[in-house]
Amino acid sequence: MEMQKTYNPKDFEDRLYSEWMEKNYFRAEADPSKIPFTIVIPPPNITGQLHLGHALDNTIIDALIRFKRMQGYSALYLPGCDHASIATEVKIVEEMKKEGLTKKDVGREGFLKRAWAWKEKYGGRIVEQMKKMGVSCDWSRLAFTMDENCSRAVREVFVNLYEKGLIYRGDRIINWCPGCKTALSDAEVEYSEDASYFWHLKYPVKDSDECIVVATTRPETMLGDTAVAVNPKDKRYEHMVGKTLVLPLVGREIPVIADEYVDMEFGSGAVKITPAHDPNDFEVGLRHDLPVIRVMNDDGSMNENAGEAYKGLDRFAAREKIVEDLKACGALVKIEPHAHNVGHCYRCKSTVEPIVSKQWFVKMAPLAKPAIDAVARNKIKFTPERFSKIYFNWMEGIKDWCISRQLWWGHRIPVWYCQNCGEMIVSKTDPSECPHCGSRDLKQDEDVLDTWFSSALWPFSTLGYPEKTEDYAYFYPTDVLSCGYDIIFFWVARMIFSGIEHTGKVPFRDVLLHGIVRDEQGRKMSKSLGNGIDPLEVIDEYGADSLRFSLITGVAPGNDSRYSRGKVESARNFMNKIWNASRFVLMNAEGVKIPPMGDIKLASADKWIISRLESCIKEVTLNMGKFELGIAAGALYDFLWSDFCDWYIELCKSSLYGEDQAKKAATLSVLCFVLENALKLLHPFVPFITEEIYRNIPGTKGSIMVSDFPRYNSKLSYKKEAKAFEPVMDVIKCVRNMKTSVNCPPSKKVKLYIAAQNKRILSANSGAIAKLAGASEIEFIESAAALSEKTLSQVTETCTVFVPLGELVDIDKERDRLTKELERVVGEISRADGKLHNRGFVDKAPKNLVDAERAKLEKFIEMKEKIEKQLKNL
RNA sequence: GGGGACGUAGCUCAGUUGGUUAGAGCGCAUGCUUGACAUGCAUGAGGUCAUAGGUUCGAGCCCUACCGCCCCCACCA
Repeated sequence: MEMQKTYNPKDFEDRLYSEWMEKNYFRAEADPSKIPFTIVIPPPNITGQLHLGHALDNTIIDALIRFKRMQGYSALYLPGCDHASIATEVKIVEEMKKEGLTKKDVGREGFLKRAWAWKEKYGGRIVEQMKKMGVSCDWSRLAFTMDENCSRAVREVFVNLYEKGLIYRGDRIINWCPGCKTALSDAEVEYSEDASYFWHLKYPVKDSDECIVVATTRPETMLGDTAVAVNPKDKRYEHMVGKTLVLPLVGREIPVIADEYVDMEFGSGAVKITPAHDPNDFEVGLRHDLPVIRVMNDDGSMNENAGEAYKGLDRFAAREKIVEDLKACGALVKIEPHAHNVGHCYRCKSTVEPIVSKQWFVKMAPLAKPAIDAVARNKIKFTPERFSKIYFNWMEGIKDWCISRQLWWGHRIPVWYCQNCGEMIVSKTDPSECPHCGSRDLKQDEDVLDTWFSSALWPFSTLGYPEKTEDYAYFYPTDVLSCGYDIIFFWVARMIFSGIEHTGKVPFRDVLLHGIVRDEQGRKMSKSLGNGIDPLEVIDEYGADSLRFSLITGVAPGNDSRYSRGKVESARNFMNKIWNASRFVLMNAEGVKIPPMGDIKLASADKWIISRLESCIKEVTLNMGKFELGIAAGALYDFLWSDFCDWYIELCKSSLYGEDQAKKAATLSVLCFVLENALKLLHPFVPFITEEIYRNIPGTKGSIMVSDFPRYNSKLSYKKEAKAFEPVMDVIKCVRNMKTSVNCPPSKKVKLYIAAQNKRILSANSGAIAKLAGASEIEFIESAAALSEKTLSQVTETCTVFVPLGELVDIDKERDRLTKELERVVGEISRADGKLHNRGFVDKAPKNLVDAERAKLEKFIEMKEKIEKQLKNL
């Protein structure tokens, strides 16, 4: 094969992906002879296109899946999308607005038609993007939260929960988004501190000169006040309890009540109670049987209960007018600046209003308990572990989950109301008549379910639940759930309690959380900042492998990371390095009959690289198991670039360019062996380049995707041999160093004298040393005494290397260098000596460490003597 | 109010159960058209591991305190 001089991913990425698809490699079978390994995708919203967060999701998951697949598991990466009820609906409404249309104009049916068209368009686009990333999803199982299976699961679950009494309908205070005109769950509200005010209002006591001062951050809600509460222990207000106040502007008479909820220390110690518009007030209202007066419409405007003066005004306009009016009638005591946490809709950012409303809820306490236990008893493990604490924290304080949404796009609530007798029918299938009165006049609940209600079922609804399908039996429970830590509450926690409740099993054993991909300056990527990065553009410029590698290297689980072009470039450079190293091997291998590794006698350098390879295999495998993908990728980077390219390939050149054909063939055998294994280790991270090269390595068959992942082989670990080889590299480094220190160009050939205890390994590699160090000749001597000419010299752990001084050398410079080196060695000696004179260390530290320290000390003392001799010689 | 991180080279970050002389990438300096690669090669400079104590034979790592920065949750009207 003809390989291009530089790595060009466009030449092969798309081609290889199509081939993988054609050959059906992504397909996971329920094969009883294999062990299943399943990961379901965190389904991207169909609202738009993928961003770098999705790219990270996919890279991590695909790396795990490919790794397991190569290890022989039946590895299923189940892809799909989320209908994203509210988010998508917001988008479609925006889109319609451009055409001058509203939801009302097109009607429910027309709206849903648009929504499905949207899904086709954007869902399809997301699939294409994922393919560009190289992910090995089983596309035959592509799922969607609103497809038939998932919808059936939603109904099954809803009805089961309802029948168990875990779903109920009731009037409660919920978070209302006036922008989206729907209820939200607690999790869907984002709080941010806004500069606001405290308005202190004076409510007069009926038929008296007395009054009570209350403070509020939302003065417009005073129109719905139905009491003022004080603490029962509060002496200041003891006499007021039970009295009647006259609500300013409204004229309604409201009682003064006593309730523990009121904090005597805070403000005036008296609180206006608006049960319809505040969660705490609602509770107080229940305790005291207060009327609930809602003064706001669904769109945030004031309703008829607000009175003629304010009816129809937007809440913020009403606020201003009310403050004006209160001022005018003398009820406004003062205005105080106040930083206040205000809730905003996580989709449209409107200020959320707590409003009393009839909604559907999931009773959380009974579901939370087993979900907490599962993590506490290690049936589910969070990586990093610290997130389990966050999870506990949330689960333990959880409130009932408001699941109904006043939207059209989503799973319609499977509840029907008989228009004849008022019977409520909760059913898995559409009922045709009322079981109570037989009437056929049934009307389905208008609302849809929280989008997260269906995502919570994702690990099993996508596998066939509630049917007992083959897939469900084989692939469920899934193995790893990987996503960003930002959706622990929305998604992970809810999958856990749903899985346990509906399938009787935890939905996955491991939760692997990653951080947020930020921009170069560490800011979150967002539309408003315009700092988002389109993965496709990055892929277009650098290739999918470079993007994948850059996202995964140098990143620890759960930690945020920063995206930068520089990182992708450096990943791309690494790809280029792999490409060229492979090109080198393949070019040299051309036309050569390569013997199997078993048939050749390994040279010392060969054993060294094989040893390095084996420890790399060990490290990669171990770290993949611990989900430390960054460490695994880093180990591969070092192995390939430093060990393989910078050292081994360079060491090989003397035999590759030499006359000995058998030696050349043997070297190529090792080169191919190491390259092949390195590519396999890399494949989970960078699937395309590894596949493209793998096929051209002599002796390989088929696709790397379905090859066996390397296994650590202790017979090939060659620990001793690898250690024995190090002096060769030390000598080379020494000579290079000496040359640089005297500004001698590396290409200048010099004669070397080496005094070594064990010269066998060095002489066996003298060709390589000569080539890599730039030596013209190598002579072994007993000691410096044997030298008649003046030399430059450097001491390594095992030998001393001398280079004739010649006229190149700057003696002062050399003296400085030696003096510095001497200082360092003396420092080491005193450190080691101190350690060894420390009884505690000698007695308590492990023996091998103590011995190592002794050996080190000896070595340093020896080095010191040699350096001193050299200094004298100068 | 409660909880969780982070602070290591100029920048971005690794550092696995405490144990060789604390690492990498980028940047910087110097020198190299060394028959795979300038998307490269070689060599080097650069760190009181935020600060102060403590535990230990031994601390970047464990404990305490403190400073700085960030995030999450809750929310007192």
